[in-house]
Amino acid sequence: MNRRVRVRFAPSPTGPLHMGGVRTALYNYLFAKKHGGDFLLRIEDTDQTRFVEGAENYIIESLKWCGIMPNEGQGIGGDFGPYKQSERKDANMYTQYAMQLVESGHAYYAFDTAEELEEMRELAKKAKMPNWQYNSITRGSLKNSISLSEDEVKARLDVGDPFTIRIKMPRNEDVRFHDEIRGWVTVNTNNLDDKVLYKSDGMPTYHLANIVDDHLMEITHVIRGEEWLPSAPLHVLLYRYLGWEETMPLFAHLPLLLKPDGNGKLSKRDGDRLGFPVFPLEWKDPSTGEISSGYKQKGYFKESFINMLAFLGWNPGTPQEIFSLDELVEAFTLERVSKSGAKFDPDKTKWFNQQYLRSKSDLELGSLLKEKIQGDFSLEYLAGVANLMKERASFIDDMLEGDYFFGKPSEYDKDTVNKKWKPETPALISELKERFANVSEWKSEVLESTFKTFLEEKGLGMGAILPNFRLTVTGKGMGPSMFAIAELLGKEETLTRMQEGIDKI
RNA sequence: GGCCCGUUCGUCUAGGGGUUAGGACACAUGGUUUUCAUCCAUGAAACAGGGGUUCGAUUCCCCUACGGGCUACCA
Repeated sequence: MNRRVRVRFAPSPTGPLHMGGVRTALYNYLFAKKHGGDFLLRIEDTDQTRFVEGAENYIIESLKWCGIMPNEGQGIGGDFGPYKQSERKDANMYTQYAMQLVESGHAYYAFDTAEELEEMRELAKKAKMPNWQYNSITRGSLKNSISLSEDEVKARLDVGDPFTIRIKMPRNEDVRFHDEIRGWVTVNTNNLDDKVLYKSDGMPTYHLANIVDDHLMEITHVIRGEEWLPSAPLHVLLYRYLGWEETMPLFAHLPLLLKPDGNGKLSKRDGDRLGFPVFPLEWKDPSTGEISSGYKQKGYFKESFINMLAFLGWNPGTPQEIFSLDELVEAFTLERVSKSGAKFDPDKTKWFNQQYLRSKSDLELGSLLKEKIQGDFSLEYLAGVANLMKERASFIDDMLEGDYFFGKPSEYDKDTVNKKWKPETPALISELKERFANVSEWKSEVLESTFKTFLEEKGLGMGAILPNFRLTVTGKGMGPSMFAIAELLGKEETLTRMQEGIDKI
């Protein structure tokens, strides 16, 4: 009974991986690592009509970027393959179980076409019965191996009539199972319908494939989104009918990720509308060419993305909020996952990024900066820029606000010019420039004391001249310490800019 | 409509039969700063409603409301 923990992330390749999906993968990863188990990736592509080119690769690349790669599965390998359901179907891994269910009387052949059923639903709806289901009440009047004679069923099968296999849902039976997050959940089978297990195209549906695969892959815990909660009783029944109840995995249904404003599931639309990514990586839709932004490309660190995601629906119960992946592994438990949906908060996400940015060394930030700019600057210099800019940045790009570190100002901030640049200013800046020219050691502290002495002699306040000094050197009305900027820029560059400022403003 | 799940500051959440209901983000105010940012301090801000049970309920139970999910030969 002490089985090795094995969990899986089982997305279907119908498009880019949504951040909600990443969180599901993350919780699976954390749980597996915490218990020294396996985390596998299985691709659920039983719906061939929804296949999207590149989606599978996108999923793998996303998990890779996040640093939560499975240790087994599609694109990785392992002893339980194949890890893609279409390939498992080709390897004939599902049919026998569908047959087993038919033979044991827990499933049956159904010959009704999708169109016929659609019509049936339409009719029912018009008759004010919006809840038409293929179930114990209706199955008797439909075309299936329960209502039809044995001979007719055989004849239909012999001539190759298309058919599906449906579960024969029992009447009035309570199905009870324990959810690791929600506790006991009970559903009466009268509310469940005869779900299709095997489609007429020869593919199993999710419901069958999922159970067969989880069983064969020796999955111990199914950690998935809340949207699966209603079909969990069906899955429990399937385990029972297949004779696998002994090793049935434990279930944990995660709360949904909700949109920041209003209600409902977080969707791609919300990201577009409110200006934040919903996907880990940028995605280009192969059919429309439309590009959706990704956290990576938007300048988020994977650490902050993961940290933020971990806290949407889980918390450690301590005041600590900044967690490395390893710390998350250590702290994570399903018991501390909350039951209710979590609204995504773009502001908090930004805050997380700021925290991580500030925790990085100047050198590291400098090299990240190097990728963003043109021109040949030494790493040391860029580290210096980072040192001055990091306090005011949430993203690497924010540090580019200090464009004056990479070239002379091309224009001078109009508001500051209007407010601070007085007729007597050029003369004062000129004088200040002379003082600076005579400074023995070009250091921030020396420049500052030189500056203050100058002010005292002139009987001026900081506000009268410092903003103008900043203006000439950076072209801006605000920024980090001017003396530190001047030190980094160097004596010659600073003095040149002061003169140019006097000439141009 | 039916079924299932949920509901603590605007948001993420802690807590739990007796608490000044705690923290974080965001917000506001003050301090530091030439400025902006940072930082520090302070503030405003919540137990959906109604019934029980109880000496006492935000906490336990029931109902209602609200929200969400599911209700396909999609996952």
